[in-house]
Amino acid sequence: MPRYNPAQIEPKWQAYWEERQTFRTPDLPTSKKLYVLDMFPYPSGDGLHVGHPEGYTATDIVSRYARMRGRCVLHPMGFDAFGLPAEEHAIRTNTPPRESTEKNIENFTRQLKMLGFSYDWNRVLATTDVEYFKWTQWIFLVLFDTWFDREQQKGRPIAELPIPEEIAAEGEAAVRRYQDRHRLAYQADALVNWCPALGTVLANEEVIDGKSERGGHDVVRIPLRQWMLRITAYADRLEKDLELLDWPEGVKKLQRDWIGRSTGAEVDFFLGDADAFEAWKSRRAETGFPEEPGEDVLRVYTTRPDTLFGATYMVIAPEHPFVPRLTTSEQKEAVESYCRKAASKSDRERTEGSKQKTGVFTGAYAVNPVSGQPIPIWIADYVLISYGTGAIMAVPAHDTRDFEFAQQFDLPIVAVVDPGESADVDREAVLAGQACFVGEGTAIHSGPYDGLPTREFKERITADLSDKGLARPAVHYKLRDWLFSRQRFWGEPFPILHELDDEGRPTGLLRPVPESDLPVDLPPLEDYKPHGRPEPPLEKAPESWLYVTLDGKRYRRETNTMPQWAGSCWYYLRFIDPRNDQRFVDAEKEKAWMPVDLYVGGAEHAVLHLLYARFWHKVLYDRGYVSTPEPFQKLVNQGMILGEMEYTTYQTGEGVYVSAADVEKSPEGQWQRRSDQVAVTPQRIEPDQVEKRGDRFVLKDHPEIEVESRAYKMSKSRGNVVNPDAIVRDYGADALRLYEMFMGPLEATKPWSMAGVHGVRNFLDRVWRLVIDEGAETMRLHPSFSEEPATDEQRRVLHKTIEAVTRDTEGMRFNTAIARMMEFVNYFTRQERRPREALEPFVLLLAPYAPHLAEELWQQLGHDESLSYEKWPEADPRWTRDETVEVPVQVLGKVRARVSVPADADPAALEEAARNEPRIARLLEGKQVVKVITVPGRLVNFVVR
RNA sequence: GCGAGAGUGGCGGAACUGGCAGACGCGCUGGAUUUAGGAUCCAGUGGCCGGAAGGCCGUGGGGGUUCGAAUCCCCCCUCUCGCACCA
Repeated sequence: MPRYNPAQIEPKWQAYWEERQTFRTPDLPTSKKLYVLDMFPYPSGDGLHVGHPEGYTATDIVSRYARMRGRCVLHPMGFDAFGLPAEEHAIRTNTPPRESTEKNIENFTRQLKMLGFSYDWNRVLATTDVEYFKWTQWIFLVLFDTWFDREQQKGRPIAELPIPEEIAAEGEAAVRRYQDRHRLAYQADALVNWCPALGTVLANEEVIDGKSERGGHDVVRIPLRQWMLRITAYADRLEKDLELLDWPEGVKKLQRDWIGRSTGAEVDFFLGDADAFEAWKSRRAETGFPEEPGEDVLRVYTTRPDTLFGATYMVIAPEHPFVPRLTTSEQKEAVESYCRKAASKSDRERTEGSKQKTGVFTGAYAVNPVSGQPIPIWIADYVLISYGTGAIMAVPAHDTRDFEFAQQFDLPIVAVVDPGESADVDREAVLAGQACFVGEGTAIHSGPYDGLPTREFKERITADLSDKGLARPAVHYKLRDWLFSRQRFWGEPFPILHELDDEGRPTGLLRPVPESDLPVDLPPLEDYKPHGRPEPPLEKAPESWLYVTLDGKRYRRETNTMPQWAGSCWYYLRFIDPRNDQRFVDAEKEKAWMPVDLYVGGAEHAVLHLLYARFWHKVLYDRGYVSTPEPFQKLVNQGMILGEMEYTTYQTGEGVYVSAADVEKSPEGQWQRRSDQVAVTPQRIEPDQVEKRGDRFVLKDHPEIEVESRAYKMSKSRGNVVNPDAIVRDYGADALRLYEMFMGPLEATKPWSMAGVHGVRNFLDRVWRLVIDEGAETMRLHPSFSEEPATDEQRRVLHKTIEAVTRDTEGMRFNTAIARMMEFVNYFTRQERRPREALEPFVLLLAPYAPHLAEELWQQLGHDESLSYEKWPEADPRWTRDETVEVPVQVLGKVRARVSVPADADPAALEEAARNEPRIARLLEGKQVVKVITVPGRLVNFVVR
């Protein structure tokens, strides 16, 4: 009984591909290249999730299709294997994280191979491979060796950094410190997010609402010496070059917003007596606007220099260095208490009561440079130390935040922009200082600038104040420098040495580990437990690792490690030349394969991973190590796969049903009845207890009770996780692949459905029976199989299928491509004669989607080579066009009949045929035909009166 | 609050450039076959009225443009995902 048995044929073909190295890619492309890349997975202990094979199947189809079209395809896979879970496991079990990591990689590899992806497994790599992170460290040293030349907008070797004379005069140590301050990789005392529970510092991006993204633990802010990467230097190019990319607009916009470029002006406000103001001004007129603000001014950044005349007070961040100096003795206590509170508050708490602004007066005043008026300086946490200059001029009439603050503390509000008459602005209230207007308008109360429109005003005043040395045009970014060190064990060690003096104390001077000494491997540790202090676990490393002597000098190794992002910043380059021990990638191979033509992965990496990788790539580009300005030409985000659809009812403690529409979440996160806040419990019910009434679902037994119906994200806690191993066991890998592609568009979020898996498995069974005689004792072709030529009708079906499947595969519309193949099978299953001429091309069309089944059928059809490099079938236009078409005939836009006409019938013939159709003739009788619309091959429409 | 995306049968989803709404799959109904099957094959399946022929309604809601709108424009509603005082 030769039934379709994926459990048998799938391992068979996987072994075949592996033994014959079917998907081994040459070092250099032998025909037009195509680089198809998946976002490589983190090998967690849970194994593959059904979300992984979604993107992986899509790229596999593209790769297999491209090979059959004669392209030379690079399609690799690897593992992003550094990271917290492995380290936490190490701490729990006191085993080296490498052990569990390697076990997980093995499991992932098994699962990936079981799905039949056509990766070149010779190129597999893990970011934790010592031979891999050797080059991650090497790239770090490139960053360390690079400074950013603003004039050329380009990263250059640190040796080319011009040294100011006064620095050079101070000697070599001063020069080295000066260079260190300009490197793309530099150290800084940063206010960091220290997470005591995880025992590490987290990047801003890893802190969500004041809690750690992983685990949801509390995070506090403490200052600590950190490695930073100067990604802000590249902000402009990272933004501009998005234009070059074939990426979803949404992702580009996310990146643009993240970079957050804004233009405006930096303005200095004089700190001192109003009498000294004029003297200061004339000094400034001579010296111009200084690079660094002195102690006698408060420098602010504003995007609305046109509202300077309306600046009635100033605000500085609680962390601003001027706080102690500006605070008067009367205000000292209040200020100190306020700043203490602000420091202890997480970002979450700061933003929580965002309606309620808090702040405290310093007691000091600054002089408004345009009006000469003294205005008070306040401290408030709505001003962030990390953006702009950490200080603002407050214009309450034209900035919502300033307006709220001014109302809270009764500060003057002076309107300086007349919004004009408009339906949605209360002009009177704005002019009276009772409402806030943030739009553009016409200047008022602005001295010589009165009457200017906002835009012109901005330019004029910026230029005027620049001439007087009071301001300068400025560009700022929301993007911050990248906090690049972690206080963890399981990451790449920094290849950096700290120089020690004779007493063994650090001198503050740095030295990169010589390239010949790379890699710096991780030392073995006695235990992996965090010691609860913010210092890294590598502090516990053996002295033999920790201390190094080079050229007679003693050094201590850097003990921070790199964040997980590091390894994924350049893996796409290493895949091109994974075993090279001389270079991170061979230049010729890099040039031949880059850029990545198609990159598919989850939308969760839309900003960080992609931005970081682009940044590294640009540095490598500037330094001449790679040939393209951007790494990933085309990007596609696969949508999330949700769990199976769930129906939920809510009941009170007494068992009374509550309609889903009447249920809300309490502030504490509990479900409750909206009307009286009585607690209710959600309960999942079976679909057969539910029916549809109108546009909602209700309980069959209680139709007045509305049921909630939706699909949830898969999670262990909800228990709706689908395991790919189980699907492959029960339905086969081809069924899993096909189902994930058939669910809907690749980019869409879609719910899982076991019934749907069953459906595609059914299709694969039908494909099998189309070719194979299932009823026979031994394996043989179906009795309907024929060597005779196909009929004209069969050819039309075949060639239309080829045309549609080709078009849809090209456009990555895999769901509709599969639908077309199903139609083919439905048609040919009904055929008494199934000619080879039709079956063979069909098997080739199916091959990228269900490669195991296709290979098996191909073999049964008498071929002894894999079909992986067979020529993709071509649609013959003679058979894709019908000779006659059925065209709908409308009267007043409603379809009333259909007529069969030659496909190339001209409008007159079409109209003629339509008028002759008996039903239409009857409808037109006695009516006046005002107009006839004919679209050849599509329709006829009579407009009658 | 701001931004992006999406609302089409019982369900997942199709529909080229404005031109037959519901391809394909699931489910359901009926039939054939079978010792039996949750297997296979065939047919039907948006709603309402009707015996039928046929008619009317129908792509979240309301308006508009057009001979013709799921598709274009305006207003509103709902859901999902981002962002969260960035001066």
